[in-house]
Amino acid sequence: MDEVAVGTLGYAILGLLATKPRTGYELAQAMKAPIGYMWTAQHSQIYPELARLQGAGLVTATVIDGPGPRDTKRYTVTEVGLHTLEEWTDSPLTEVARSELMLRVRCLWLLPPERARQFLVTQRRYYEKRQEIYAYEEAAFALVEDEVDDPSSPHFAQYATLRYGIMRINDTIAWFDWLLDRLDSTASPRPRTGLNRAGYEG
Amino acid sequence: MDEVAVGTLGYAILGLLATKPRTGYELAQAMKAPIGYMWTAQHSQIYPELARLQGAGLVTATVIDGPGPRDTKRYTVTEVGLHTLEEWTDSPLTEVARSELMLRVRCLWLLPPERARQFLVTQRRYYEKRQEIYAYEEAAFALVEDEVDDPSSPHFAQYATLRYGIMRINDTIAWFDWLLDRLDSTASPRPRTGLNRAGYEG
DNA sequence: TTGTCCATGTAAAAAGTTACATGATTCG
DNA sequence: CGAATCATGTAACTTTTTACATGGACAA
Repeated sequence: MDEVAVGTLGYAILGLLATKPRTGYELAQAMKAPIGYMWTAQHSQIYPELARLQGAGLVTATVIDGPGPRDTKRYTVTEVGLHTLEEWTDSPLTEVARSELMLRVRCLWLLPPERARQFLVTQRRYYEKRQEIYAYEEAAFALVEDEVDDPSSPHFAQYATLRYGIMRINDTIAWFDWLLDRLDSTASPRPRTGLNRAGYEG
Repeated sequence: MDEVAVGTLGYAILGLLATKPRTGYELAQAMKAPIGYMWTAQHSQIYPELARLQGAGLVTATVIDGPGPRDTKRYTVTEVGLHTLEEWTDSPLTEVARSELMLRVRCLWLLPPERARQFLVTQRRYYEKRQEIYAYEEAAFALVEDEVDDPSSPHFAQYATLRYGIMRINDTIAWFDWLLDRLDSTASPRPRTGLNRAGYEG
C-alpha cells in the first residue's frame, strides 16, 4: 500500500486490466499478440510486477480454479489504480525511438547489392504477414460498430492504435518497394575504396 | 581479442565508425542527433562498450590531442570489425516494437474528451517540430547527389533511413489529425459505467 | 507417450538509465 | 566569473531477457 513508483510496464498492465480482469498468464498472452505490438514483456517480468502493483494497492487478486501446483490468480484494477492510470495517460511523454531495422539499413552499403536486396525482400515479407493479421483484427471491429465511435469506450482507443499499426505497416511496405527500386535502378556499381573513403566527412 | 558476443549497441557503434573514425564523445553526440532517431545510448554505456569492442579486436584506439584529465581516444573499425558488422547487417532480424505513445492512446477512453484532445495536440506538436528538423536534414543530401544514388555509398543508406523517418512523421501527423477529428465529431458522450462495463468481453 | 497449452514463480545475466566525478577551454 | 562544450570514466540502480523449475490437462 506504499507509494511505489510505477514504471511503463506497470501502466501497460493496468491499461490491460482496465478493460477486464485477467490472470498473469493472460496478460503475458496479450502482450505477445499482434494487437499488442506496442509493448512486450515476458511472464518473468509480469508476475513480479503484479505483486508490486498489488502491494501498492493498485490491483487486487482473487484466487480462482486452475491447474498446476500454484494458485491461479485473477487481477482487477482498484479505483486507486484506475486513477493512477488516468493521470499517467496524458502526463508528459518523450519517446526514445529504437529501430534495429533502420540500424541494419544504415549498414546496407557494406553489402553487395544482391545481398542487400535479399535482406529487404525477406523483411518486407514479415510486414506483409503482419498486414494480413491486422486486416483480420480490423474486421473484428465491425462487430462493435457503435463503441468504436464512442471516445469513452475502450474500443475507440483500441481501434485508434490498430489504425496506427495498419498505417505504419502499409507505409513501411511502400518504403521497402521504393528502396528496392532504387537498389535495382542504380548506375554501374563503383568499386569500394576501403574503410574511409577519401573525401567523405559526413 | 577473444570471441565476445556483440550486442545491438556494439553494432550501432561499429556502424557509425564504419563511415569515419570517431571519439566516444562524438558517438554519443551522433546518437542524440535527430538523424540517429533509430538507436540511442548514453556516454556511460558507450565508453565501456568501446573498451569491450577494442578488447575483441573490432576497433582500435589512437590517443589524440584533447582537453581534460584523461586521454582523448579516436576509434577506428578494424577489418575484422567491418566483417563482423557486414555479417550482422543481413542476419535474421525480428524486432520488438515498443511505443509508449500507443500505450497512452489505448488509455485515452479513460479521459474526458477535452483532456484526450489536449494530449493529442501536444504530441502532434512534437512531431511537427521533428518534421522541420528532418526537412533540414534532407536538404543536406542535395550536396552529395551522386553518392545518394550509389548503393555502395553510406549516403545511399543514410538517405534511405531519413526517408523512412520523414514518411513515418508525416503519417503520424496525419493519424493525429484523423483521431482528433474522430474525437470531435462523435455523438453525445455516454456516461461511464464503472470499471468493467457490462457486456464488454474484448 | 510425447508434446503443447495452461499457470505461476525464481535466478541470473544483459542492457539501459541516472547520478557522481574530474578538468580544460571558450564564449558571453 | 559563470555557464556551456569538450572529453572520459565509474557506481548504483532499473529494466529486460534468458534460463531453470513445477505440475496438471488434453490431444496426436
